[in-house]
Amino acid sequence: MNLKNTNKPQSGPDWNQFMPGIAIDCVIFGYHDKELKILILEYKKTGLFALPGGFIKRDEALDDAAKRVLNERTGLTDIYLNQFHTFGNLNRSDPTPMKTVLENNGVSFNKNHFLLQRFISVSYYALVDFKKAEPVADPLSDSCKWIDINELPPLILDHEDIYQKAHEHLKKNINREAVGLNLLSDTFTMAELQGLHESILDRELNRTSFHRKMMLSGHLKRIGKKKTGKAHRSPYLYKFIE
Amino acid sequence: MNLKNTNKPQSGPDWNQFMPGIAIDCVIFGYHDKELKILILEYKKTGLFALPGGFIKRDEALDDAAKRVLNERTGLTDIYLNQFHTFGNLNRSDPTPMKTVLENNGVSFNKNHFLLQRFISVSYYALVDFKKAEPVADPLSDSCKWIDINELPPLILDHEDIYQKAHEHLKKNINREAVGLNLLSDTFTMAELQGLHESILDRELNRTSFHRKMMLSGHLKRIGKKKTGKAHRSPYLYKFIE
DNA sequence: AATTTATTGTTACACATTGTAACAATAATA
DNA sequence: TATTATTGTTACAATGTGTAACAATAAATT
Repeated sequence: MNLKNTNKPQSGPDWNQFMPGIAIDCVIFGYHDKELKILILEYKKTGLFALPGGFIKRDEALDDAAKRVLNERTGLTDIYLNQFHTFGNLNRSDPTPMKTVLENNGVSFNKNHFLLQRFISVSYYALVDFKKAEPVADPLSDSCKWIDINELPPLILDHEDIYQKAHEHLKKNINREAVGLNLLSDTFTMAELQGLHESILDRELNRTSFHRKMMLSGHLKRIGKKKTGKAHRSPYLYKFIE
Repeated sequence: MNLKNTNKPQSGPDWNQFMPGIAIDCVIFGYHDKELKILILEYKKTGLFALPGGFIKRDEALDDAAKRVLNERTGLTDIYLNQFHTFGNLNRSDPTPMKTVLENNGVSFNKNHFLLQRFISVSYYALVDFKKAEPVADPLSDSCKWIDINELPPLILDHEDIYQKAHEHLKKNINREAVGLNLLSDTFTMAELQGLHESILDRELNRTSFHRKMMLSGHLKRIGKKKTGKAHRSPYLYKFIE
């Protein structure tokens, strides 16, 4: 949310710099230890969890705002970013969770406070290299952490719907997007790439046909062998072309 | 735009009922005479063309606002409607076209007029039955007409980008959506259905494999023969199942 | 040093989907 | 009755995917 510390920490940033009524929410995917994860914020002293989000500056393009929000939470630039849906149901306008957050953090507010209005959320999902991202909490949050998608806590408002829809889009686009290029390290084995696809699709894939499909795609090249130290044939290391 | 006539036609509706900064634009597809068409508004006395659009009431869900906008321009309810992208580039904030529209229609305004602000556009595309729709212009427009997609005039702002992206999404989803169900009359021949698909995809399709694919899809049933009056075998009439 | 074990890479075959061509059916016309 | 144009159907080729079998190999075991 980019609540920069000022002399009056309760008052927050200059909300007037942002367009009213429009928020950006991000579902930021990472992959580690054979598990698909997303970044989740925990608001201080409330036990409330939410997707990382932010607002659009009045002179800032929508996509640039999304990039900025992502950079603020991960420290990364040049992220694979995809706008997938805009949420605008009336159940988004419940000010209760944000009131709790403000109250428990000693922020003074009236009912017209910027954060309490109805927001339409333009939502993006991002694919980032787990090893390169450095999650940063915002001033109202205790933490910004990777959470396994199978262990997500309840999220505020419609953030669970947002996550669900992001995951659906990722599944649908898995063959058009080089998900491995953005979610894996520079080099990887075929088994690692398959594990990633299986985590995203939430089902097992046939090893042989997956191997063949990936090799025929023309996006992979072999760069050597990997010593696993295990008692079996060592796998090739692969890299995405170009 | 729902500019309802009032005692002060220059002042327009109560703009304060709408969320500021967020517009809805609609690409409304119809099919007639073997041509894919969309609805285009022509602003009075300006020669400016635009996609039909509107705004979101403060207590109205986003999708409901889109349905309302569509109903206002076509008289139709229960329309196949699909949110496909939200546009927010800075090139959307050029107030010039709307200033021209207001000036040429004798509407008094200052530079803070509701219609002159920067808008983020949540865009939808719709598929409607050409025969059932009754296009209605809005108070600032001379006409709301079906225009062949191959004969579109230049559109204001980024409306051509919006149309392009809508068409791309329609192409991509042509096999998931029953496009014929929404764009054709109740009954149709296989050649008519193929013609529709060819118009959407902008390429010729193989007759035999198209026929087979449609029949195997399980979505079609035959309901009789059509007398064409032509010197050849008469085609079956088909209907979408349920 | 030979054998065993586990995983990876490759090949072969079955099956489904799609592209293509040929042919049969048929409604009106010549 | 033969011709014409279009539709419906069938056969076969080409391609993509699921499945199983087998070969390769790096380390552990004997």
